[in-house]
Amino acid sequence: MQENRSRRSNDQRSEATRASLLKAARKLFVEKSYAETATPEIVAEAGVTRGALYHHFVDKRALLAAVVERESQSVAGEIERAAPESLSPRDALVTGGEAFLDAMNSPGRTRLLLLDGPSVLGRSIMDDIETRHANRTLKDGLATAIEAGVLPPLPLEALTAQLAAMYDRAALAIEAGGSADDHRAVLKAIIDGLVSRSC
Amino acid sequence: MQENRSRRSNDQRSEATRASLLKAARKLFVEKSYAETATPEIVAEAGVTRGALYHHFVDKRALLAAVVERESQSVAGEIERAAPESLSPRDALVTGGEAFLDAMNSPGRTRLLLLDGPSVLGRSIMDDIETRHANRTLKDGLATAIEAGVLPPLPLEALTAQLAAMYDRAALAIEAGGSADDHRAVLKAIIDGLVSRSC
DNA sequence: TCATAAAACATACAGTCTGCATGTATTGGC
DNA sequence: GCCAATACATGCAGACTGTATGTTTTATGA
Repeated sequence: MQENRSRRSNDQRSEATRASLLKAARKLFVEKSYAETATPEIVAEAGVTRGALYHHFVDKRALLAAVVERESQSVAGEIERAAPESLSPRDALVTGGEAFLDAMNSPGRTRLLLLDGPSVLGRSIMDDIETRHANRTLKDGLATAIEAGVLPPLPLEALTAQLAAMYDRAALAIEAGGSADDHRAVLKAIIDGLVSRSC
Repeated sequence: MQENRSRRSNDQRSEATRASLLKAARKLFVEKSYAETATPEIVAEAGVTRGALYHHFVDKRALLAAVVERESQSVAGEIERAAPESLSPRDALVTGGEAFLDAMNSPGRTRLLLLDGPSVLGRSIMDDIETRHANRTLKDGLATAIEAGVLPPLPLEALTAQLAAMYDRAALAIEAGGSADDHRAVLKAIIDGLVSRSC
């Protein structure tokens, strides 16, 4: 029965400890923030030693980057699943936005993606990560909407960044106890305001 | 000539070292971020010892909070100076927004107010600080605009938070090399979209 | 299949940092 | 001018990060 551990390929070993480290790190980063989580805690939770951590990740920040990357990927997946290509451009935007707020409701995501990520990794790295995942779906949706004439021809990068920022803040505010209805109403009003301007 | 230092009241002493610590901390927090700035560096820059620091501030975070508070106050002051009461509600909003972007262009403010502040102090404390200063001017402007019928009657808290988030992200993006014109255009389009909806 | 190389880890250590406890000097009040 | 209080300085304990070095497990080729 110990065969599983006593005889594995290097790839299997690596993958198992990497996964264990990511899981433990995510849990603690979410519970106590990145800064207040020490590497000895992480490896204890993961059941390995600090040697393994620094073998797989160049430093603690790289571990956070890996956690954030995976989280952003999960969020993007949930959004794409909720807002398929078949929808109209406008409905895809609205539905995608709802899906984003739902996804960010999952505990810890706001801290990872909106607080510690930007502060520790910097906006530049966060932009890279988000462009690979969650923000890509928004940007594509906006581009489609502009081409379809549903939105006025605004600069795509800036429009994506600012709408994303609104959704980010809404997610933070809702988690902090703000009214989800209020925030959704404002988001809807702003999108409708843009849409009506294109007529 | 040494009279200035050899014979001062306690209030003067305290105020001088507090100011010196705040100035040094701001400089280093901006240059290297909060996390990478050590208290020995700060006190060396300020010309005092760590004893003085921990006499005036309960811990390193409290020092950051004081720096952030002062910075937010400065930003609010610049905005209010640029967008006086005499303007029409809509012009006050637009002008105030421009003034905000200009103010945030001052080096380090994005890092202090938009990155390290939220991450280290938390959204809750940051909201308290911003409500006392910069965000108050925006909220007042929005309330006035809604009362005047220039904006539709949206929930004030949520509207303020989300518009502030947009301006925040615009400031970050511009500092990161993004096109200021693009971001201003998007901001203007979104505000105009809201205004036109109220007709 | 055996020896050697190369991963994948484990352990030990050096340097640094934070917060506190204790000590000293300067100022305020009577 | 003396005592208290405030302002600051110094020294110390505990903890943490990253690295260097040691050990074990897997891969490889003859």
